[in-house]
Amino acid sequence: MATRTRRSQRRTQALSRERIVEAAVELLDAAGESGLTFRALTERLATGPGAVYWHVANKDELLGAATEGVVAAALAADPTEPAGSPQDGIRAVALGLAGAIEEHPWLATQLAVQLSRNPWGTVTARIFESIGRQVRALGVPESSWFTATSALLHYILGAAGQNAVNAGVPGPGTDREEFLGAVSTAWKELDPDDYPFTRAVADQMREHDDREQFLAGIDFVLTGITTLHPPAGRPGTPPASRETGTP
Amino acid sequence: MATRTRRSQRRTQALSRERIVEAAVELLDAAGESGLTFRALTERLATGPGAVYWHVANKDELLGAATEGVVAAALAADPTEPAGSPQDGIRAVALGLAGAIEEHPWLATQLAVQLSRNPWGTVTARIFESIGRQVRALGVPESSWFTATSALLHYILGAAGQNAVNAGVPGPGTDREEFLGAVSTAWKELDPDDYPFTRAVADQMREHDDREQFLAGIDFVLTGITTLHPPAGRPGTPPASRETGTP
DNA sequence: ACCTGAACACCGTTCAAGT
DNA sequence: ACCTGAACACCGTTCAAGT
Repeated sequence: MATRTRRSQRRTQALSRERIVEAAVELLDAAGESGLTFRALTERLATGPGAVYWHVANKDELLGAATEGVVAAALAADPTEPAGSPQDGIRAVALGLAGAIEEHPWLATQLAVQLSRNPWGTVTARIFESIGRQVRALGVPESSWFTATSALLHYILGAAGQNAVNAGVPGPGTDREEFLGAVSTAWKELDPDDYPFTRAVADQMREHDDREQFLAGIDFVLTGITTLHPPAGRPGTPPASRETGTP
Repeated sequence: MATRTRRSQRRTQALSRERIVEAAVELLDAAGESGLTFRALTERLATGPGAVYWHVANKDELLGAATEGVVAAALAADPTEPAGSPQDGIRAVALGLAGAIEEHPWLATQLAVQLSRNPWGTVTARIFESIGRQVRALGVPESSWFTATSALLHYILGAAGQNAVNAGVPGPGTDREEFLGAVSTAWKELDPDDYPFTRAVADQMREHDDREQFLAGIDFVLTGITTLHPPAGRPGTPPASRETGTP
């Protein structure tokens, strides 16, 4: 969509790093990871590869910039909700990321790649900061800030990464139900000796709701954090649970 | 290492899918993701691309098979420890995977890729089963098995994925300390308005121990699970915490 | 059934040359 | 300073031909 300057038409907008990254995101959204090539990119930008290389070091940097741009947009979103509990704040960050992955399915893989390649880069820092502020608001003692925030970060990224593809399907959920049904059936046909547990939860797997699962996991981590590292200032304060933290 | 049949020497071992996957793992270990090409693979196997394609559909399948093989080996390991608490069992599974990633750094990215591409494939099932058995042993009510196991799976994969690279460095830790020091310094130079929290934990980040962090996160999830879903059979049983679960 | 290896289409990247 | 575009080295994959 948007203003698409097709080939043969001379470029009207000056080339810039931002414009290049924007085009890269569009290509990724439209055709997935394999859709981003320098040939497709230069055609869309009506230029040559040398021009792109003037603004961007290589394809890895381009993918990193695309990832960071999309993550930054996802975390900067919704100034609608003013405050709410810290627990809700963390859920909002997590759901914001999950939403970004739903809009840009390539983000799941790319987030993982960026993370394992550059574990403490700018992408991580952005997410870390968003979660950390809520951890601080939670009253976690300062000495546990890094530990608690890291745990939340890891859970969110792990869960978001896996739930990406099933969420990517359109429609009201028919495709998704079919998919989960197929997996569930496959699980029931696993070797009873090797996979007794997986077979036993095949039905739960079919019926599960991604979003609910995602939030349940966050509640586990939050409960663990507030139980093992209760607020220091107010000694009598009980650990906050899902029930008390949600409106 | 191992028996390396170099080029010009005719193949002595018959070609098979297993032999191909084994060679792929060797190439990945030696030179990383970019080291696995069909040209390097066919040279090492003293054959042509057509022969490889007879046993394997394409490169994606080859990478998937390599990932699954390494994961299976990691989870099948150590029959030395007989039992221990379920908590220790989960820690063993998690540390086993972390160890595999340390031995095969490409596994971190590849695990994420496999997971986001094929969320409920055989690789996931293997890990899921290993964790799930411990969850069952934990006394979690059956209706919560899938939720609890998924949460652990996601945390472990997210954490293992990120900690891969720093763990990849050799030596007694000097390189690693230098790396963490550099990141810590970079964090302190972030914009005070945009990154107050990240700046505040820069020192904790420098001093943190990967393994300790990893286990602390598992304890959060375990505590959350046993708190929110206590064993059904024995109503009075208190939730197991790290202290009681570790010898 | 299993393997050979030349050939194909395509990719990321470079660089001398232009403005 | 910024852009052009031909050229290069390399990649995954195919397929007619062999055994």
